[in-house]
Amino acid sequence: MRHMTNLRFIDAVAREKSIRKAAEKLAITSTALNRRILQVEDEIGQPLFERLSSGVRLNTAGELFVQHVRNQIADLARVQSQISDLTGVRRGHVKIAGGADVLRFFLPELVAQYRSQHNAVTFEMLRQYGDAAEASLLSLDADLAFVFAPVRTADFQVMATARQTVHCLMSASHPLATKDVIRLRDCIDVPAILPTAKSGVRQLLDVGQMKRSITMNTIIESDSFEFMQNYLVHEHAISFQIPISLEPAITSNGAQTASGIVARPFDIDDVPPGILHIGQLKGRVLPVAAAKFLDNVIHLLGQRYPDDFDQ
Amino acid sequence: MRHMTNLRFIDAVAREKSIRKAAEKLAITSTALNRRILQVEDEIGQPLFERLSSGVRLNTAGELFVQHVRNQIADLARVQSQISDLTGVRRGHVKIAGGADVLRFFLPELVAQYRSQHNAVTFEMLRQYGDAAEASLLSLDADLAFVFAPVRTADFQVMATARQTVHCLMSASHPLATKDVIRLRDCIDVPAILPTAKSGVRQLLDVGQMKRSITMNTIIESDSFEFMQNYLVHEHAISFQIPISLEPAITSNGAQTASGIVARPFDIDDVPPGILHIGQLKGRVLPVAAAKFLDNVIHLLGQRYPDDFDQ
DNA sequence: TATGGCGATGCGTTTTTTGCATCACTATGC
DNA sequence: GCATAGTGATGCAAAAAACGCATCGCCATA
Repeated sequence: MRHMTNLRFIDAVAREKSIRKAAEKLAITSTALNRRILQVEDEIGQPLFERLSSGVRLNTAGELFVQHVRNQIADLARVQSQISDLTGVRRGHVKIAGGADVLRFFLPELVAQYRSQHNAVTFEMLRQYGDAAEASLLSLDADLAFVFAPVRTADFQVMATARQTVHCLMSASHPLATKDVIRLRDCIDVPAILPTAKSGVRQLLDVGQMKRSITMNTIIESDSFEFMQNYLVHEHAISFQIPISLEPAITSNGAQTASGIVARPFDIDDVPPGILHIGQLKGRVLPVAAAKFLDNVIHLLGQRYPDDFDQ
Repeated sequence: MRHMTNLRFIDAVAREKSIRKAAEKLAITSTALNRRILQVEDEIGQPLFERLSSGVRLNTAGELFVQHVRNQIADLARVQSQISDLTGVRRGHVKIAGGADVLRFFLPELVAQYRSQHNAVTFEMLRQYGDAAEASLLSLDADLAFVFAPVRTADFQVMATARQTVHCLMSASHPLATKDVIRLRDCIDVPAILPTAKSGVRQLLDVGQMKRSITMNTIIESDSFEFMQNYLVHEHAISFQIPISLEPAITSNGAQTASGIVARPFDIDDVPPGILHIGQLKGRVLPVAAAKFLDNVIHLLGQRYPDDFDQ
């Protein structure tokens, strides 16, 4: 949209904190970009950027203005989406922020299913944990966020939640695999592979360890579920995940993956279940595509975790 | 603001329902305007206007888009207002819709007081009753509205209310002037001058007449308070107003205007008091100037009608 | 059937935007 | 301490976009 050019340019400069860098990304010369910025500042009546020797930085007025610009951009997208929806063609672009857990199996399945019905809709998946995901909602870089413990409740509108019991992963031949429910004390001295501190699962494990005064024998920390799960094939260690990040069938008792990995739930008195929150920016009207996608998310969660689901 | 030109143009065409007429108002040629519209429609990917032989009309997509445009324009005004506010200069433009009652003494006083402190703020006063005033909020032609009975409660956010007892106006020499409180039956056969059907006072009077099965002797209907009040000098008739539309001192017992008009309250069992609602569009963040003005409105109402005021 | 009002369009002119070269300034490093 | 590499600002000519005029085709109304 032509009339948005100046606004998009300002947004870009604010992100890059440099006119020349932004100009490069926008594929124009820095002088053209510079002059557009000067023009807008002239229209506003005062500067939006501080000029530093290393680039530019938003001043207070700029902060206000850029937030407005991002709202405009997002709202235009929403309107375009609604207009496209009138013609029956569901177009649009959905931006989702979530941890590696939901990005693993849950969202791929869901997005594929959605796109099979509406192939004119495109997606953008951001791998971000809690804080960062919420910040993306605020800066309108994301339409929906999957987070475990929302912090900015004033801006975060919870649209659905799903309770996720932490599971213990191990080789089917591991001694613990005989148990139906794992107690935290069973894990003492067992080599453990823990997710990074930012992840939701790790925070739940830490709560449990604190509560029971147990320290697990951490041999590896990683932010790759792939690594953690595949490592179990080689050493009799344990790893931890929540159902949503596991291959759909694995949680049922007796089931195991092709490489012989099984999952057993923790006793919820030891490790509290995590509440996965699906939310959007409070008060925002989502583009049609994002809203419909959210409907699908809620539907699938309700179907897959009927007991642990809340809307 | 340069980047808004296309949007303002579309808004203008939507209002005028004619490209040529809008072009004239905007002081450009119809061909330039026409081409800008075509360009925007091209960018959107589908027409926003239906072409009629008598001009143009918004289609569904256009309705959506124009609402978005108006939001943009209003939000830009808000941001500019906030930015100006950073420098200490309170600039801005406040648009108010209300009936003739509030426009008479109350708002002139309030606006003058506000402007004496912030003379860079300009005002726009729209004389509109109930429905129309609410519609102006919705189309963002007004920031604040004064209405008696809000209809669209989903969009109308009440910021304050003031209870207004209907008063009876008459010459000081009128027989009814001896009473402290007027009953509706006192008014039978007395020549009465009523406000137009749209006004809040009239609706309250109609409720009272219905309840008591009394029909007043209506000799004149008018939408001019000036006319109604000044007529009383010449004939021993009665007219009706609420305190907010009366010269501030007149409601106290014994007081009268320079031309010898007095006001006496109706018995509230006969004619119910009207609740004046001051409101804004629900969910909207008002420009700084409008928000501050609203504070003043609330303050003055609370001071002048301490018992009948609610926030 | 004539007329007047409407939006659309081709074309030459005017205005705006762009890119290049360059300036002035400031950190950083040798 | 001076060279260097990075930043945003600016004068000027070329390119692009917007504009106004004249005109077309369409439709409702007289």
